[in-house]
Amino acid sequence: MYQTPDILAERRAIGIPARAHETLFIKGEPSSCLFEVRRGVARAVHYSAEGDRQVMAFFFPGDVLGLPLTRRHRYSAEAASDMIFTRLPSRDCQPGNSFPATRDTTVSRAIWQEEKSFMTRGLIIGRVGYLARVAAFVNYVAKHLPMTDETLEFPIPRGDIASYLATSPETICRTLRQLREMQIIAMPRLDRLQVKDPSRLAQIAGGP
Amino acid sequence: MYQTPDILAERRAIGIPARAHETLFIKGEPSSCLFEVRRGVARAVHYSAEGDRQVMAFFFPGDVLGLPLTRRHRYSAEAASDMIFTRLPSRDCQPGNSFPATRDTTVSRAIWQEEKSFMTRGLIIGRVGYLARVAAFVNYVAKHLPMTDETLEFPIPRGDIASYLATSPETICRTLRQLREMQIIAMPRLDRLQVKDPSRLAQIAGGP
DNA sequence: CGCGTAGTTGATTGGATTCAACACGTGTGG
DNA sequence: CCACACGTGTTGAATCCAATCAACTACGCG
Repeated sequence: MYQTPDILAERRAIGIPARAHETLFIKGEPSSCLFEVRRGVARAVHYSAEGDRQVMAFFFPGDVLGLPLTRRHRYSAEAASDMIFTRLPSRDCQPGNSFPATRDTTVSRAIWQEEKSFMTRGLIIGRVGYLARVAAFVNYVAKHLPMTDETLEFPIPRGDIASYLATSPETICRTLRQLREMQIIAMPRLDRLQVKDPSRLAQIAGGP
Repeated sequence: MYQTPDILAERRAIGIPARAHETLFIKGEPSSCLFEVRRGVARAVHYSAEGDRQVMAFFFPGDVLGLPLTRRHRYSAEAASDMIFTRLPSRDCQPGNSFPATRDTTVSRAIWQEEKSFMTRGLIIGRVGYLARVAAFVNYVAKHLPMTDETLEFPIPRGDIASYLATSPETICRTLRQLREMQIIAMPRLDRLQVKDPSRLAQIAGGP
């Protein structure tokens, strides 16, 4: 539907809503604008020829995705939960960012953030044992999720976690239960998370 | 030892040799120059607090690593095999590369290449079953390794492959043998690789 | 020739996958 | 308001696959 520029500007300010499962952009599309997550969680996904799906990364409030390093998007992005995001025209990348200015400018930090999101997945599934993987995952997302009343908003479906960690939803469920029984985390609701014992969590997670 | 500028210039032209295991740069160091692989294979590694090591990515001839998106290196890099590389001062990034010129310039392609190397690991270990993972790995490296006499140079130690694929060296060995027995690959020597049946290899690898 | 490292192979054990059934919440229609 | 279906999440039980430990081989180097 048609939107006047004024409404677009307002939406950019207040944010555009998206329902879970909604597509933000598709791999191969010309990348005309960036996306910044305001609320909720977005996911980068990869579809194989056989239709298998892999969740490659999650993006949290404050993260930027869809950076135009190439003319076309290099992965597809969808809303993992209900979310609010903003679009930024690509040219907003430009102001005052000549390259080796690439050091610590906003844009280079956004690029680095995006790259780090993908690196992190490798580091997390690189661990042995699913307790360690899930612990590392919880430890990771806990640092990026918004908190309300001592509790983290944790709107990521189990299936997405499973795909991200290269396991089955059953294993995710069991392992989360295990962490609950160990009193390391608590989940007052399906989409709420409390880290009770950060140091033990980090210890089980092992790595960095 | 001290090097005159002339020798440095020459080395940049002809390439600097490094033995397997040699460190190229260390995570946290100020990143003063980039590295371009000429021959051999480099690896990005991550060391955890407990001393566990993970190979996060491989870099092949033509790849550039150590891009200065931040002031300091974001991972450590080592020679996975004997190799030849060149150093490029960071300011070589500069010429004519203002940012959204980031689209398809040499530098942005290098950044994208580096990011892709890390994404690829996630996609490969995201598969289920070690036959699929190893097949995907072989399929991946085969596209990047130099060929001599119909045969690919494959100088990557088994331990590195194991760490990259989040498995044990034993499993790598067994799975490679399996691929050999299926007539999909051949390995005339430990460090040589022939892909006999690319289509079946891709089929077993599953995804893209 | 002995030593050390990297690679290979075998046998056992443990842990993850799989399949099936069940629980729960939501939305729809009677 | 209840009945029902559907999607998502959870639990249980059997199977199978990969990790582990150990022994053995191959190779390079002093």
